[in-house]
Amino acid sequence: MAENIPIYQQITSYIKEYIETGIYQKGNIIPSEQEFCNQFNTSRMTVRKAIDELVNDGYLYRIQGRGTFVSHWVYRKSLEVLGFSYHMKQLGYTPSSQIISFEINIPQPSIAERLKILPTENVFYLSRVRMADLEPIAIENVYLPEKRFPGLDTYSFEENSLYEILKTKYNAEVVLKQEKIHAVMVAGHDARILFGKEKGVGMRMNGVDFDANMTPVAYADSIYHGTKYIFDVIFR
Amino acid sequence: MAENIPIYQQITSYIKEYIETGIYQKGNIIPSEQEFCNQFNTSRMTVRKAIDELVNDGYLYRIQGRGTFVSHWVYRKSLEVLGFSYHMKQLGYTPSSQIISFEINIPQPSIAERLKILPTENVFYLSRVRMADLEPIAIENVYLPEKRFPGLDTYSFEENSLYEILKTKYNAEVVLKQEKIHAVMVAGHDARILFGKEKGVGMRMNGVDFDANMTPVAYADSIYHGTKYIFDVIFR
DNA sequence: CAGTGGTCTAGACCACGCC
DNA sequence: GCGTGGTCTAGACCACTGG
Repeated sequence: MAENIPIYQQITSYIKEYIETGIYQKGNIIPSEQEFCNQFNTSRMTVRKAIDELVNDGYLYRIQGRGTFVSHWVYRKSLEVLGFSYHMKQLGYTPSSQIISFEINIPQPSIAERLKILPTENVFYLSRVRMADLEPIAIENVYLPEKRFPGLDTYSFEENSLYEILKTKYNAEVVLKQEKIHAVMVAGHDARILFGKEKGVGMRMNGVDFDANMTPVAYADSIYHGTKYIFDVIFR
Repeated sequence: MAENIPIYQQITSYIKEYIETGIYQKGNIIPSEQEFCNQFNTSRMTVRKAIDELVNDGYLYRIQGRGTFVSHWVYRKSLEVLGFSYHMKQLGYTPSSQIISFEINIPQPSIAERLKILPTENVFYLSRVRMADLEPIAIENVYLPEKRFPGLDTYSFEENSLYEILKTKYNAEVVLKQEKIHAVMVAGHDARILFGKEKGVGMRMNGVDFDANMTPVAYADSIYHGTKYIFDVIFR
């Protein structure tokens, strides 16, 4: 029995699994809060905390006086916070990268400011072509503070997920991204890589990644192929 | 005294106001949960519910053992759920619209499906040029089920916010949007409106708006000016 | 009416950060 | 050790939807 996982997390996992396996069907009602209290032998506030979380994440919705229901739309997390590699795998593609450059630099002042470091502190600069099933999908430029990630340059980012390494090796899990997105005309070198010709339409996405303490972890500036990559976003 | 507003909502409003007026500064600690208990003469669970909400919305973050802090970045709600008019006002522009067409149609099957109505049920089709300070920013095409919004065609959408009317007149508040976003080359009629020339780069955004019961309220398909409009999005 | 979710109480013990 | 947030209890009353 001995569980150190909080009860409310056990309940959210339980309900999530039942949704994902289709035991709780889209649009259908799920057991009442009281029933979960009995099943998990816990108090109602604990059950409510579990359900609150799933409502917030968009899995469930409540109607007062009637019950709690499974959301209708196909659930999709904001996959972008989990990085390109994870995202592509979810979509069924094989992600890969081709390193354009990986070096240690003095940052541009605007980038230092976004990373909340001094302009005299070094940053890693990692530039990669991101591919799905060997087709170029995006050009990604990432800047990371050297101080926070000593020895980062000893890893290979051809196959490894940057986010995975930050999380497992440096205990820096990205939980939030603030991004600016707009359409751009891509030309020159970037266009030849992404489109194989001199011009093409792309989407520029640039912003800062934060960890749970709201400390900036990385600044990324990427250009995505306009037609091969479609963002799927949920606004609340 | 007599307040029918829940205590936890009073507390969220209180804290929000203190953040917005700068009394609680970005990155600084706010009073402990116990202090709010005393101040509002309530229990800790109620205070936590209030703070939970603000943490979820990105206003605050907590560090166990230390305290609760105001988020560093400039707070910005997913303004897109509130519609173009509201969004532009927030940014300090004067929004306006020019109606291209407003009619009742049989929907395309794909649109009927997204709105979860029968293909034989009518939809309103509203097409507008959206402007900020009289500059064309986007072309927006919206489809709404006639059954849900009888008499919608009696309103003027030159100045009025569509979302405002849905909310106040039809009790249909949009709380969630699921959108697909990608960059496109705009040409022909649309390009002449947005760019004043034959070609330009734009961002296409199309998706469904849902109310609190997760019932589809509208389907929108819009094209935004690539350089005049920059999406500012927070992913969690 | 009974059953659901919405709000709230007045405590409790634990895990963590800091001094 | 002390104060913070993290989890949890065992009740309570209210507001709403349904039959």
